[in-house]
Amino acid sequence: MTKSEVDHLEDGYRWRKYGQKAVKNSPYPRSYYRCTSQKCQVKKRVERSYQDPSIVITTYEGQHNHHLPATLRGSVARMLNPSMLAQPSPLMAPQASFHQEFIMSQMPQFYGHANVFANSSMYHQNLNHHQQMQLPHPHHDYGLLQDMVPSMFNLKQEP
DNA sequence: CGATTTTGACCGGCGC
DNA sequence: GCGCCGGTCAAAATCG
Repeated sequence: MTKSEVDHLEDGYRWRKYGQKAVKNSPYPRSYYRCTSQKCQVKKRVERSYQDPSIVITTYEGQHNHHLPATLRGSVARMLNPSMLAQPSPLMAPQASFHQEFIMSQMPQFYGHANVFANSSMYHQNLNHHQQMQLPHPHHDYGLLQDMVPSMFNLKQEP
């Protein structure tokens, strides 16, 4: 879940939209995206929280099998701290390295808003096909994440 | 002019 | 079966 006023969050990958449906019980639509790499079939859906129009819920499905395109180097890659990639967090399942990639993809970056993570136990560990995640209790995990990436939220946009 | 978005049609699963 | 619901397709429109 990301607090943002803009619908289309830049996460470092390129996406092609392939559908949009109205969400029941919500005035906001849900959009379906696919990763634009032919090799990579990662999908994501983006919808807006129904009573908090300032919150965007992004759900990723699958794992990328290619590196981020160099296109957005100046914005996204710049704020990624290599040290957080090097040391696995206790929050993370040890073997699930791409979860960190997921975290990276959720960075608020130039939007400069707060970001909410949930702890990794909610992730289904079936790496075979589907990768689904939900946020059962967003409250507790916040501070842990801030400890893990202390400087993230102060990071500001480039000159 | 190719890549992407838009948008209604289409499809499979599920409950009745 | 039928209709709803969530997800995808694909043709047309639009973008760069």
